[in-house]
Amino acid sequence: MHIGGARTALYNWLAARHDNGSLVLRIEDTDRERSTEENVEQILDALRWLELDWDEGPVSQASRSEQHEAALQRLLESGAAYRDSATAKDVEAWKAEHGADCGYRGTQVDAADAAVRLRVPDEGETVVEDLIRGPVNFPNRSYDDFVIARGDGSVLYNFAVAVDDAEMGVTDVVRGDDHLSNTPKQLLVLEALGFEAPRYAHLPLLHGPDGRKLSKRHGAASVQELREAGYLPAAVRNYLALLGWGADDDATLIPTDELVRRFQVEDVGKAAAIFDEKKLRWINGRYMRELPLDEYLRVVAAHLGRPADERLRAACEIVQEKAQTLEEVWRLIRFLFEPPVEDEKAWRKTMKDEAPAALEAAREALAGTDDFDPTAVEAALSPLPERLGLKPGRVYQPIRVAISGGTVSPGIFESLAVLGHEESLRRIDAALIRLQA
RNA sequence: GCCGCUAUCGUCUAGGGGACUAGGACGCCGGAUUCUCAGUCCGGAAACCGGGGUUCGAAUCCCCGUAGCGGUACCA
Repeated sequence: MHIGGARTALYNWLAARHDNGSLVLRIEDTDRERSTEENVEQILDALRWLELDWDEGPVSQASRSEQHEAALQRLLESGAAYRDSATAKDVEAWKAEHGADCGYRGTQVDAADAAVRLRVPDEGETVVEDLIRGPVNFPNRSYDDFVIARGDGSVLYNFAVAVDDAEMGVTDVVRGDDHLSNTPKQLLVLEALGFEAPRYAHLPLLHGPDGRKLSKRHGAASVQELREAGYLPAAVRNYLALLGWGADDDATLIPTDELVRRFQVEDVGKAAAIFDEKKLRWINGRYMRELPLDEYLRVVAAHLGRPADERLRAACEIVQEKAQTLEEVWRLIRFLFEPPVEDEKAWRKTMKDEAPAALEAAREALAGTDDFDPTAVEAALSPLPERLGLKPGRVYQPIRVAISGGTVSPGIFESLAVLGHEESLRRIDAALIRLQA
């Protein structure tokens, strides 16, 4: 599911919850690249992850074909629609003759296999009373008598959604801006059928950092990718809500229940927004830090596909203050579960001069420690800088590189404690051997 | 081409005629803290697209430009 679609779903959900369920809304995600069934599965999956619960999920058009057929017959019988065998070329020719701002008007034919077009008036305007934009006027004259059903009888989108909305009793349609110019067509269908129109709210579109349509090359573009990147659903909800909508008191961190309380579609902005992952990262980091340790352990274990054992719990405890995403958690604690991946640059930079002496001293101090909790480790190591006449960093960094392979890790005392007595000594020994070579 | 939408720091936004010396957040830069990174705390740079109106007064209202975006299918 595209991130833009996810935001639309979120706004729908917030609006419905804000109104205590008195609104009936419909999820609509128009991803042109995918087939409908695959799309629906994917959407449901994304919505589940985002924890946006709906009584009924997206309804596929196929399941409503009877209503469509009935509505179509009605229009044909009343003369509001007619069969016309004009091709795209014919329409083009008609416009060349009548002017580019003139919509196509066809003539009725008898052929049963001709497409069905809806009659659009020449005069007047169709007005979309948009909750976000106010009234938007579209001259009827500029719209073609558009096709509502193919020659084979299957119906087209603008006809189908209009009928669906009416039949399902949809009261509010909250969807992307790309549907604004389609709305008059749906209004025209509704009017011809004598149905009442729902309220519409057209959301500004979401763009990538370059201002163009959001796509894969901008990093995450789908909910699935957000999930893989290690973001928390609650953080994603918070961030997405802020894309196009701002709380009046400038709040940035807004938990979902508060979002429900404060969000109103009317307050959504009109301008397109750009999806900026940096802010999402920051928000996500805040949510991650506020998680109780048990919960933190649970989500980390689930994301990594590892058992939530004591070691992972200990690792979580020392990394929680640092990581902004679940993926970053693994980058920071990986060395506690697997042999260190040696970063050559880190070695060159750190493992020189007094590093061997510092490591020797550290090894000795640690070897003589019975307890191996952070406090004991710190007690063993903290006298070293002064004794060796070195700045603390000159002592601790080599140890860090020795046990983790790189220059970045959680606190050194905590890291050693989680690694354990034996393994810590083993890694320091290995580093010393390598330094001698 | 035609129809339509939009325009405040790099980004998300607040602000809807005087409260604007244009506020907040992310990011960025600097400082403090620390064993690294991150975090935290302080501080800083950074915006009303352009031009005309209306008005005593315009970021705010109107018009024109410009730019971006969307629609314009027997697609959804």
